[in-house]
Amino acid sequence: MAAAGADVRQGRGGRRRRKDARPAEILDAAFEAFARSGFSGTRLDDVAARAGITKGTIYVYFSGKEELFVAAVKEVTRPIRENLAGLTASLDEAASRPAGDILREHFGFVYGRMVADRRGRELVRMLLAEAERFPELAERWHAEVIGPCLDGLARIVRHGVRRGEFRACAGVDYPQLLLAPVIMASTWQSLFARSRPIDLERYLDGHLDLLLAGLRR
Amino acid sequence: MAAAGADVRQGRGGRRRRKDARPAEILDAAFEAFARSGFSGTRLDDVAARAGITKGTIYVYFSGKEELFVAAVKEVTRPIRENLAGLTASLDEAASRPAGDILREHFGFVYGRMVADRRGRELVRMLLAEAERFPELAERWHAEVIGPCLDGLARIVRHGVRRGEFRACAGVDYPQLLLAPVIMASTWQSLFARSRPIDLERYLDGHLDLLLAGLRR
Amino acid sequence: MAAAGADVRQGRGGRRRRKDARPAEILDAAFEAFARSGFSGTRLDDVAARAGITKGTIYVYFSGKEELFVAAVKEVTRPIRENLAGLTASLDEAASRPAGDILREHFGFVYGRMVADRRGRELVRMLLAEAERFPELAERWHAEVIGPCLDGLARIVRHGVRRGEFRACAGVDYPQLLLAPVIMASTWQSLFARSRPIDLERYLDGHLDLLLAGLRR
Amino acid sequence: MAAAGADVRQGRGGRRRRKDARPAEILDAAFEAFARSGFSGTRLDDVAARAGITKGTIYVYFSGKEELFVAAVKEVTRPIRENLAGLTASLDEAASRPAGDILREHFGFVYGRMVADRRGRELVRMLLAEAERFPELAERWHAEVIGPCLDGLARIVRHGVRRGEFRACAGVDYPQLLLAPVIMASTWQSLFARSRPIDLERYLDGHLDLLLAGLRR
DNA sequence: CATGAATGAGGTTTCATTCAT
DNA sequence: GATGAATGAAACCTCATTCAT
Repeated sequence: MAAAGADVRQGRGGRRRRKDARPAEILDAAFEAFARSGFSGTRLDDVAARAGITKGTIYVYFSGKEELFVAAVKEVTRPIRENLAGLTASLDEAASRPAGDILREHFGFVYGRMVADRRGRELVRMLLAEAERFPELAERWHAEVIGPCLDGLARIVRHGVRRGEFRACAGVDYPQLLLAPVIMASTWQSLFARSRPIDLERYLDGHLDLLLAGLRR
Repeated sequence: MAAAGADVRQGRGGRRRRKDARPAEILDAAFEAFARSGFSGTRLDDVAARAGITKGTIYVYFSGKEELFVAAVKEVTRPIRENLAGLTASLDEAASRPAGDILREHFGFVYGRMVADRRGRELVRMLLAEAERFPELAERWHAEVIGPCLDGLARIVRHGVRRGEFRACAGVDYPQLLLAPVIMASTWQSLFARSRPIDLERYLDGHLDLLLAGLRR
Repeated sequence: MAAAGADVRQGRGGRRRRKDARPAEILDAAFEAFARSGFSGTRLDDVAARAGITKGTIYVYFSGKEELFVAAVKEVTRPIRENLAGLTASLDEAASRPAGDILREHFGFVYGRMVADRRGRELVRMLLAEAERFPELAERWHAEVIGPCLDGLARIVRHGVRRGEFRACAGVDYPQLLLAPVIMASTWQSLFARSRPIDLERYLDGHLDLLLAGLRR
Repeated sequence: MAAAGADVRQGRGGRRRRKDARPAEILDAAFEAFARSGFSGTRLDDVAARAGITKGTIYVYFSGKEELFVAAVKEVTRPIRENLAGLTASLDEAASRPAGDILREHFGFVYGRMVADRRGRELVRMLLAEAERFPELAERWHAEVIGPCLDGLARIVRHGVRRGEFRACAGVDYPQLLLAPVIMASTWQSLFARSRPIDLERYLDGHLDLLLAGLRR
């Protein structure tokens, strides 16, 4: 029952635990809180309580609420950005495969990141909610996530057109049309998951079925 | 002593302008402010200033900030709801027309309401942003706007299937897939209209082209 | 015992007293507090308590602590500035009188303002103490009070020289030398009034005696 | 195991540089900081940064902010006090010289300490600023610096009177009148040195000229 | 009905102080 | 001796709400 060799014990009140783990813990707690209540609605007390520290400690690592928010968003976006790079690279290599297959794979990744993952969903919702106050974050999100994602989709469609697989259609100019069901599912789950959840697997199948049928010649 | 029956008296200095227009003016101002800054981020001072009144006056008509928010959202939703009723009715009458045409018409209305209209866009964004704090509003929005809209789409698709025009496909079970580009365009314009606006006409054409191609047998 | 016709009665808790007297009351209380504890050392709670209001009310009239400080200083400086104008004017008229008499009169005013008056003393001390944080105030103080005062002294000395009453001496180039005993007395009283107060009348006599003897040919 | 008696060991990385110089370095930094921002306005972080140490180290040598302030002031006052003793002694020896010469010499020292030296100027200003919070410091300053200084001046004047050189005048009862230009110059340079500096040499000449003319029979 | 001065709870932020290392 | 992460009390400031007028 007793944990032998607990990695870090602490004196009274929990001081001095793990210096370098702190920022990440705080960012975690902050994202959680901001996602739940929005920027203005979140109290730093809540963030601190969630992180198991006191309010003052936040200021040891971040200069204020806004910086904390930005850092929290960046932190959550980071793994997405990192994966995206790999995905883009794989697009080049897989140039000879059927565009439909690539598209299917691509969406597997995107749904996983933006819909299935709670964090991803909350990120999407938060960026929508706070875009007015943090336009630079929305801009970053576009530049680093949404933009590359759309570019990838457009490239796949063009690839399909070149292979004679797809029609030349709006998918090239407005890849948003292809991505739309992802955003829809993401926000839908945010709003209605409790009462009317989407069965994501069937939804994705339906999405691909409808989309590929629409793209094919 | 008795007022001479005139329904719109002009008190001293222009006060008491349109006695019963007040609440509507306040709701207008409130929606504007809430849309810009979110619920927590909006100050009643701002609402009052926008409405050309003082903070105290808000409390003459509304019991507090939350009630004001709910009322403002309901007010903006009202015209949409009213139009929706007509649209649903027309679906029944137009039962013999090609499903594609009906779909096209339907989307004309939906884009007009949710994307082209600034108010509609802001409503979508606001509901996404504040759903956590006002779940009953999200619920209402679903019950009165999104739900009927999706039902309408599903009915149209079923109608097309019955007429042998469309395939039996995910459009019936997940009409969200059909509506998704609308939500996408709405939020896109909210976030990126300034730097990367969508040409809505071409987007809508592309949407319908891709969608109908996907639905047709 | 009961005050009949008290000028302003109030509801519970003292709300709504005298709208236009408020700012002045607050400035009074603020100056008092700032003079006692300095800018950083003063808590707005104290100011509020002194003024018989709550902290929030300060922000109805002033945008923050710094603005309050500046306003309080300006308010206290105002009567001095106003009197100075009159004094300067009188210098022109009294051009034919002995310079010694004019000097005596001038110092009567200056001592009254900067030494005898508690407010004046505190002002001098405060400006010295906070000059680093509010350089623009020190600048104003020079431009509007100290500068004119020194100019007046220099003019009087020149007048005396022209009349053959005074020697041409440093008093023209460095009227600070003439004013110095005033500043000395002011700060002295601030620091040591309790244990070693200066008898201001005798001090002033001594000052004039020594000064006139030094200036005369 | 035992340290080999070397009094200044060089630990790892340059720490423990001058073991017993530490406190003095901290006091230096502290005075600098307090002079700039006042007691309340100074953060121990700043003091630490200036001293090239961390905040915690301050508490190794001082029990808190107030003690640090007092110690810093005492430290800066120390050389003045030490010199004063010598000056007083010399007054006795030089009893046969002309009082005017002694006065001139005396002021040379005083100006050097309180006006020309930045530290001295800052000390004067700081004591004025913080006298309310640290009355015991003001008292000490009087007892150990200002008082002896004034006494010295009074003695010189009396000496001059005895020698028939000076008039019996206010300089005996109020030697502050003689010292005043020093305080004036000190605070003036603190406030206005940047925009309107005093040429100290000429100012001192003017001071002595005016003063001696005023004192002589 | 409308006002706006006043409130006070509650938020963000600062910083002297502590203490395990 | 020295550190610096952590604290928490207390400061500044905001703003929804109240209420006498």
